[in-house]
Amino acid sequence: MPELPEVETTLRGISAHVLNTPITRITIRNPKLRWPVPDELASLLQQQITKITRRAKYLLLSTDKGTIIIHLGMSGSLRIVDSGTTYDKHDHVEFCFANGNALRLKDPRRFGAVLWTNESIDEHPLLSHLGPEPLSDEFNSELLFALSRNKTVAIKQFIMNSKIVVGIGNIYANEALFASGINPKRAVGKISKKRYEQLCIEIKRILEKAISQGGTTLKDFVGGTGKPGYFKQELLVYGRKGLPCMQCKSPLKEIRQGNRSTVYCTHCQT
DNA sequence: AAAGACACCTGTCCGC
DNA sequence: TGCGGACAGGTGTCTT
Repeated sequence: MPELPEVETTLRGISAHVLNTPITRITIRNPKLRWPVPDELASLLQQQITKITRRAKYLLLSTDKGTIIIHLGMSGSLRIVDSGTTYDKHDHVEFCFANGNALRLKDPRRFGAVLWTNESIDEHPLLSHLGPEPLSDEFNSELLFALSRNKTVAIKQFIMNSKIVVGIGNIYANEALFASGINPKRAVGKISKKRYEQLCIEIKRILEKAISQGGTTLKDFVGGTGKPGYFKQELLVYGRKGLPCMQCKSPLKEIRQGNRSTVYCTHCQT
């Protein structure tokens, strides 16, 4: 589920419900996530979450005694429920708060993670080698152009590489390349500055649009039944293999790159 | 050094 | 309707 817009939407949806209220209980129902959920989380009892930020797709919940790092993996979601609400089969970790709210991580595939660190967050091994945020000014065509000279890697894998830029998952890589008219297989060293300018514009535009739409379903993060918003109706290539291109009507092609599906238009993307 | 394969896990969908 | 197999929004790590 979670691409960057959903992680950002999650951050916005949960913040008000868990900030500045003491953590009264931490329940680890299943510690077997991507990495074992550390027992040291217990040191956060009675601490308050003072701020929540996001770096790439990691959510960072700050307290005076360290930071909780949460990643949603492929199938994870965070939800606010009343403390005491019946658990779902896949609710693995729960933080209860003095205000009566509980923050629950549900993750059927368990590719997600809940970690804790005491140290400077930028020095954490998972975060220290990450490229810039896609919505920051630091992510721009000059950067992509400079990093791509004399390289042969395919553009799709390049923009999905978190050392180059973070937060661009499979859906938005496909969509941004279609919007930019760039063939996903094109070698990065053979892409002009001009085309990188367009690509950066489209990446930012699409991510921002998705975030703004996610924002319309914030209420769904509270309570038991809602699902995070999705934007299937906005997607022009992802999941549309064989269907007509929205621009030229020729059937979209699917290939695999780095074990991920790529859908594109052989006419419009060159 | 860089590219590719693989690992982690459950749920869902498709074809027979 | 049932069943096996492919595949899924991520990403760190191991192998070429």
